[in-house]
Amino acid sequence: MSEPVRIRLSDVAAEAGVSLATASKALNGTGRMTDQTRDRVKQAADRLGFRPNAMARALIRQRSMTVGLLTNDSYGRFTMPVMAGVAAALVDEGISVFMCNIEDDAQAGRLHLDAMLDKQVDGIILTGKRIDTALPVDLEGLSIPVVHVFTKAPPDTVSLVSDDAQGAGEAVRWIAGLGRQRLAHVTGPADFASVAERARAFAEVAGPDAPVLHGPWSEAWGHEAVDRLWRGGGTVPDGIFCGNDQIARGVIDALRERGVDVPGDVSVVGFDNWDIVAAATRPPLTSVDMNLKALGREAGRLIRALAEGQPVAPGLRRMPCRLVVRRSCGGGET
Amino acid sequence: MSEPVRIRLSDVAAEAGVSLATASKALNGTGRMTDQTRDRVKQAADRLGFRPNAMARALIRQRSMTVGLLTNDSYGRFTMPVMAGVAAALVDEGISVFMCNIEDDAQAGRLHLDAMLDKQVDGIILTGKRIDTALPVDLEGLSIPVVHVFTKAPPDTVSLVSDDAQGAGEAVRWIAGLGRQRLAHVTGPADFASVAERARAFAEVAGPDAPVLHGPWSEAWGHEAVDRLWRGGGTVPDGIFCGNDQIARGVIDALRERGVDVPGDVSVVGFDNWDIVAAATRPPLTSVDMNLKALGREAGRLIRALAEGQPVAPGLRRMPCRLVVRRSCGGGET
DNA sequence: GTGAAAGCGCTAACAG
DNA sequence: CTGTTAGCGCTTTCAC
Repeated sequence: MSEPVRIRLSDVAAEAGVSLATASKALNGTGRMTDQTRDRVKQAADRLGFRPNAMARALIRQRSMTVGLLTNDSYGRFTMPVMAGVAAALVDEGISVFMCNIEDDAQAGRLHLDAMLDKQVDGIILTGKRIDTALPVDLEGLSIPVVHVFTKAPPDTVSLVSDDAQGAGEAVRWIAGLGRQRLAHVTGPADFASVAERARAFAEVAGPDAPVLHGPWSEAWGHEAVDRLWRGGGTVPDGIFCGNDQIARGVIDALRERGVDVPGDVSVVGFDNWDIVAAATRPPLTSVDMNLKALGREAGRLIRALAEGQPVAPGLRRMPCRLVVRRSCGGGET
Repeated sequence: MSEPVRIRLSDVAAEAGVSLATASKALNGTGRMTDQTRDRVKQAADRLGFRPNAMARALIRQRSMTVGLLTNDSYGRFTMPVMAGVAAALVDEGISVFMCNIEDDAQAGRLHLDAMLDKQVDGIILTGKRIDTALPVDLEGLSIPVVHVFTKAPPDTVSLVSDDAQGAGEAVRWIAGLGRQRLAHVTGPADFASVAERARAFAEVAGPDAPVLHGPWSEAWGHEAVDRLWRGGGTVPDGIFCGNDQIARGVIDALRERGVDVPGDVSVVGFDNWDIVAAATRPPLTSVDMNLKALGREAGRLIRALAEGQPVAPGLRRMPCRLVVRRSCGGGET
């Protein structure tokens, strides 16, 4: 119905009976003038429903109040929470985030990155799905700050990952604290950096002789690993720490099929706290949560600081994980 | 290393030995000039690595070449593919997409929407996770186009959903085509619009007396439904069409636990084709794919057409689903 | 064919 | 304390 006319600052100035410059200063809290004048302008702005044109402002300030988020995690398992955190950390400053999924396509990466750079983004956040491979984007000679989240980053760049070792440590100590003595670790492929980190933390608590089984990140592998562990017929584990929730689910299903009670006979803990999996296992899965949204918030904070020219120490930041206790390991609740 | 100086059009003009105006026209293919001049400018631009400042251009053209995507699907199950489609459809035009997840928080909605409007987005795409509830954002009096995807839309707006009836129909006809005679439908809560659509399509093929069981969207419900169907001891189904993949997984697990062979004794089909679930069921699940990326591409196409002032008929558009055949219903391959 | 000049909506000196 | 003026980087009439 209503004519969708965009109110300009000049309209506000006219309405308040002041000059453009005064109106600008009044609204931005800069300059000096009587409180009365300032209020009058503000009220005029409210009355008219004035919203400053961010584009024009950006042109002058040389800051667009936008950041770009590139990811190769087409699934969104990691990216959605991270980006929620980023957006939450930045919206209060009036910063919006461009997002796009470039899969692992270097050409798409170039294309989307260029589009964002043309839009004068104040910074770029790169998000991935594993910490030991990089996105196929060339950031050479970029004049804006970059923050890496959950992806491989060149040295001396600002980057953020979750603390695999700490998270794994908490999980394994929790199982051990339940009185479990014969621990095993069923995890993903050995060439994943996080797998190594988690395995190291496992060995530190469980001892160097505790079995560590590597395989794919799948439920099927969880099944097979249980078969292997139980096949020998010798001593079997009473606590299994899994490299991710899908493996954990496979492990739990396989144990149930063997008549082994979880958590009665064996405690099982997963990693990722992927609610869709963790809630569907029987019993519900105790798992390590990587606090991805917090990671995102921190990424947002950092990119803003960098964009504002504040000093930020380069290097890898490890953000703490937390254990979410459900019924699969006993001793817990929920 | 290299001074990160942004090349301006004036630099290009100087390099090519022409005026600002000519340089602009040369690069945009507008105006009239000798091909020689045009080439000279283009080469100068290339040489210098000129990238036009989208902000300045937008200020004049009154088009920012950006669109905003708001979602309440924090999980990203629907939104990630949709937004991949949107971005893919628009990147070639140099359009980037702002994205944010507002959960179901009206205040966050207002905040993020305002931030995007301030940035002069050329259009808004709203994405949800079910077609019968709306996002908590007020779009009254907006002067830019809006496209609704997978969410409830007011009448006479442009909106896009997947064709539940068609998808369900294909699935059920497929099962029937395999020779299955006693079909059952295990699905989600009756108050979901898509549940009703799918159930209607099911009844059309399977007959009005074929059982339809409603429950939560969970694996546990799939289990329970099988218990109910088999408890009577009378005639049991030989084909089960499930309302989503999680239910289907529960159904398949429950059948296996009862010693019922899938697909030997019973064919099972899911809905969503959520690869993470469909691939993990034993056997892998035949499921209806909603073509969400295509939905996103179409949304991108529509929002662009609208932004360019092209006529677009308002109303609901149903995009076709397709059946992805795996082993859970027999007769198929993979 | 090419260029000078006006201006998109706003901010920031600098005068008054 | 307030207003005039000069741009931000680009496009686009309109003269030459």
